[in-house]
Amino acid sequence: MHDHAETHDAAGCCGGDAEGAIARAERICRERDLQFTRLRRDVLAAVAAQTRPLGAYDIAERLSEPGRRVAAVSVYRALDFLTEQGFVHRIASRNAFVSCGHAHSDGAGLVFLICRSCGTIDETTSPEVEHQLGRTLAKAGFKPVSRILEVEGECEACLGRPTEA
Amino acid sequence: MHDHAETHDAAGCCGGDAEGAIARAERICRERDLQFTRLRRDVLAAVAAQTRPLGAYDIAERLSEPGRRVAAVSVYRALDFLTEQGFVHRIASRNAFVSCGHAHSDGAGLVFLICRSCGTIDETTSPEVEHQLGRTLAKAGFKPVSRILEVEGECEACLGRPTEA
DNA sequence: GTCAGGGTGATACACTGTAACACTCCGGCA
DNA sequence: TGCCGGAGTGTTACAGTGTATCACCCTGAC
Repeated sequence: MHDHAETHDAAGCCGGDAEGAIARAERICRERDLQFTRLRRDVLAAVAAQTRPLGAYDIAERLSEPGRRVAAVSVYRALDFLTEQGFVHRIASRNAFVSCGHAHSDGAGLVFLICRSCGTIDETTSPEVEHQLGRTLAKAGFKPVSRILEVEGECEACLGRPTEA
Repeated sequence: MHDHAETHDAAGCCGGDAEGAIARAERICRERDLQFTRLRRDVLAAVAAQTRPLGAYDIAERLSEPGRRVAAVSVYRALDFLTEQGFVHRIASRNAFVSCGHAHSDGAGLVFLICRSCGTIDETTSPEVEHQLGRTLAKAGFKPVSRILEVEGECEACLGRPTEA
């Protein structure tokens, strides 16, 4: 769907490859001796099926069906777990979540690219940005623990076809 | 209160100098032929009196007094105006607002330093980070319109006195 | 005087997120 | 077998964040 390569590790990131993301999460949970329950799997699947971010209530609605009501609060708990493990990321500027296949140790160094035309969220990293940011923080005497870097604009695909919504 | 110089333009930024921030905003509004109404002034004053971010409902509460009830809706409208003009900034990770004395053209290039101990929000810029980020985005074929960069951690002052909350 | 536009007040509502408590399931242990 | 404790989930309630809508007021233009 959005294949400008080389900003990404490989396949399976940021939606579009739900199976891959789930398989990866399942494996990592086994390694870490954590429970990859049905709810957690379903929430991850819902998020991973999208390239645009989903709100918690969206997810709850998608998972609910006749005979199974999934409350938002349950979704939040699952999302807490999934973000802690690095399987999904929270987009602060949207109050929404996207999945991420390549589980970075701690979510450090990520840059989110949010297209305001198609809503797709892409994800990349930049050691150079990280390096300069580290220098800037050191100069300010600030010891970082976590950070968010979200850029809104036009993605490559949408720039190619200017008049499509 | 937090004076590690050189990350800032000068005085009057990020709270602590409400009068300066208000005077500056008033002047700029005159230049731009915009209305700097009482509500907008009061909202800016409330935000500028703090180094930690205020929520819209906090602000509404502070401005309300016997005989004058300020609704959150009104505060939001004032905040919209103030952020558009660059007098205050929204902290996405906190859903809250801080004031900024030096009105950058468009809020570009800012880095927010959020101390998780004392809650103070400091603000700096880094041309090097900006430059590297620009290169990263160009490589991804992404055309940026706006961005947020917020770092959470320990500020210099709190690092100096480790066991104070 | 009328009219239009910007700003504000007020009510209602949608969306986002958390607290608290009860229940189930499962593994360990006497 | 029965008990126990912890993790996960369901449920209700509620707090916090943000927007839609309409009415009203003021001001400046004609």
